[in-house]
Amino acid sequence: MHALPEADHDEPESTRQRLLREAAHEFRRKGYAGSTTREIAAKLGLKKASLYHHIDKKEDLLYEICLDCLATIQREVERAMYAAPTPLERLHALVLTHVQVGLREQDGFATLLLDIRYLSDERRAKVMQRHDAYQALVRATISAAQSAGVLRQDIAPGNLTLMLLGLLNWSAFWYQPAGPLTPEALGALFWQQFLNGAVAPM
Amino acid sequence: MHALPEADHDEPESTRQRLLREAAHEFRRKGYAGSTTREIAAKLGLKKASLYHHIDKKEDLLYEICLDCLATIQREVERAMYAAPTPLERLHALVLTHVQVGLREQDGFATLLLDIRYLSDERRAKVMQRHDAYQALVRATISAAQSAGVLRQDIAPGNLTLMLLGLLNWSAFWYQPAGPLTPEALGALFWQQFLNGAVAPM
DNA sequence: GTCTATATCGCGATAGAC
DNA sequence: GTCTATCGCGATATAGAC
Repeated sequence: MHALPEADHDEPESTRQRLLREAAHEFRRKGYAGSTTREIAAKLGLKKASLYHHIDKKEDLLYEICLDCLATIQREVERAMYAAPTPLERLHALVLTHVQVGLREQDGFATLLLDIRYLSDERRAKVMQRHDAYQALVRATISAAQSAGVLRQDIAPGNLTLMLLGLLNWSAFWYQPAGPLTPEALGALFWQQFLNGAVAPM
Repeated sequence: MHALPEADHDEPESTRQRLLREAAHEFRRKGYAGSTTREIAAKLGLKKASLYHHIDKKEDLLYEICLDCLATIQREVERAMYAAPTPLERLHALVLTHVQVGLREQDGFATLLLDIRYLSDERRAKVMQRHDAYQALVRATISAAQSAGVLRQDIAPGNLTLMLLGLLNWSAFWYQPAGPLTPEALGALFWQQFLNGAVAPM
């Protein structure tokens, strides 16, 4: 289906990787259904027919973008959490890494969030399954922090999860790399807001 | 362009209103570009050609859904805020009303957030202008609460605005009316979280 | 691995009767 | 205000040479 990424040597990017990258860029700007294989091919300096040497169908691009993006976030978040010793620090690592990866892969991430509805039923279910698995990780991390007594327990962990993901994911829609905020600064802001809220300290 | 809504007598819904309602429903599920005039017409018990008695182009549907939705939210939020005497209560009214209207008009609201990119440049600019005007209202309300000393002042009002809107708007994507949470309960949850955060009380 | 040329199809939109 | 019939276009995808 899609090969494991080769170890990151400094090999030149494969045509397939460039294809996925340009497609994600195009999808975020114009939407999956509003993007044409012509334009994507043109971005690579190819004619549209040449794409079909690398993929079977246009939908393959969307499917692999979604799966790749989820896999990358999950992998990097898990790795960051692994190094954190306490439940609160694990959640902190999750928040910072989620924002950092989500904005580094902003095209793919926004495409995942916006265009999942254009996948076939079968593929959409597959992507949702991975998404739910990741969301379960977030929820378990929040739940552990509640059990440790560092997060309030009067809000169900599932609800805290949805609110946290809203806070974090929304940035994929409006964030502009040229703006004043780095992903790191934004992650710090989200963490501050999620934990302590907006009320004035007394 | 689009007539003012007639006063809400108990008149039967006009074909035009049904059309906008069904179109928004279809757009949320399948996306604007993934929805066909055929299917929308079929939902109304019409043939596709009959739609063109009510609109000029398919895009008109998207445009009016977006404008209607923004106008409704702005109108209802302003009305709710008008009755609130303090800056904090004004922000509270904004949050509760935004959530309530956003979920009552969930199809249109999700369409606005997801499918604005499919509008022509000119119309997208018009919708963005109205969106920015509403966002300015949110920001001014937050800023006033900061000046009154009830919200923390170490986070710029623009950043608090983006975080609040992420928290609120995300619900348009996952909220299910059949679920356990009413819009009112969800609004209360968001308010609690936005103000006080998730940290355990000491 | 990329090209030219083409097949095929479904879409939005129109014409004109009723 | 809705219908039947049809147009015309641009999209994905394929065939086969290079």
